[in-house]
Amino acid sequence: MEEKLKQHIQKLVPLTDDEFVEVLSYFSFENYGKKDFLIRQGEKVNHCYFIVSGLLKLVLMDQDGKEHIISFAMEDWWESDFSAYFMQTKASMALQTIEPTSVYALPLENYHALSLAFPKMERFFLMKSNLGHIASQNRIASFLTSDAKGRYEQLLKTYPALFQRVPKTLLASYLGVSRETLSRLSS
Amino acid sequence: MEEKLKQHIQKLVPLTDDEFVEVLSYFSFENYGKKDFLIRQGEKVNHCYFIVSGLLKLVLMDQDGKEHIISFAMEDWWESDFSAYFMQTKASMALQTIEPTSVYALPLENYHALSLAFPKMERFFLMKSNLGHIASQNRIASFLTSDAKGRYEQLLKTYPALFQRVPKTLLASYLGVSRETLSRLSS
DNA sequence: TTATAATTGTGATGTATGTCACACTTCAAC
DNA sequence: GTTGAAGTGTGACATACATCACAATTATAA
Repeated sequence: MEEKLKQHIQKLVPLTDDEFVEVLSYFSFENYGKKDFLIRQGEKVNHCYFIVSGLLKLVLMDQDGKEHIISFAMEDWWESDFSAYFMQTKASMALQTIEPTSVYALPLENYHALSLAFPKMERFFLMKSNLGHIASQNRIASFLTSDAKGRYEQLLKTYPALFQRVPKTLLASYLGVSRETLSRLSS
Repeated sequence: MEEKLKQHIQKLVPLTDDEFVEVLSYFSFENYGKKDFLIRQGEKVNHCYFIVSGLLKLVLMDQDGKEHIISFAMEDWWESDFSAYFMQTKASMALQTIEPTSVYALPLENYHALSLAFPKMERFFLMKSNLGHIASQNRIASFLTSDAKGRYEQLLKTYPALFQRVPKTLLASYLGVSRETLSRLSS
């Protein structure tokens, strides 16, 4: 499973085997079952996560107790409540598994230490952050330019596998439509 | 006007006067009038911009020729089509002034050179990127959790000045509602 | 100033989507 | 297997919002 992280990093910055062994030592490997919480709304956020396998949701609960999915997180993705992680505040969102999941967890202290020890890792994180920012802007664009049907079709095209892996209720919550409307869109 | 950029950077990373003078040499200062384009959809994106004064919009045009505002950009903000800038692809969005605007422009080569010469500037850009990512996620959250009225009120609370500075049509395009609906919300 | 364009408000009407209700199926635990 | 929970589809109805139309006001430029 180390290979996964290694190859993921090497896609963006070169890294010798020895370097990677040391980089890896900043992380801890963790396993989670189904419906486990990696982050709970309101609690402190100590880690960001690289997902080796599995599937998670980053969810925001509103005042009415309704869940809204900010993002799904799958293999090869980095996820956390980054605002709470970097600013050391309480989580405004929860990060919860949908399927059993394995991750490499990086505490904030180690994030900083790693960036100091390996400038190329800082560059790596910068590129990842940029890509995340861009992905979020695309999602904003989809809300502005498309109606429910359009967003549904985009999602279907981009992540067809999701429709097998997760209940429609969650897809609806991600798309920002009701379960019933989603059901009608797909029929 | 150099002071503006200096203080902005110093908020996140320490910088001596001498260092700043050298950092500044990577930028070029530019002035724009009203409705000028800094980036045109479909063209190459050579710079990202630090906005000293003025106001701009980052806009996406859809197939029907309708404009959608991904973001306003004001004093002390960094803006560009970051996807096109970093990946050296054609712009998918336009960046256009709403008011006369002064910026410091940073070509991509200089961005890389600056990051190499000043590791603290790379750290600065990383923090900025993180903050941008977080801001975008908040915007996504507002689409998921709020209706037009809720988003309108949030915007009014966060940027009351905007309601004086820009035509309602643009605010509507940012909020993702029609001009008419926005007009009804505010009365 | 005068003319022209840009901006704004508001009514009438259509449509997309939400909400509530209920039945049916699939899945998980014991 | 049996049982309860979770997931799904669909009708009836309510509502938020878009669209079209038009008038009135306010900027902008010649």
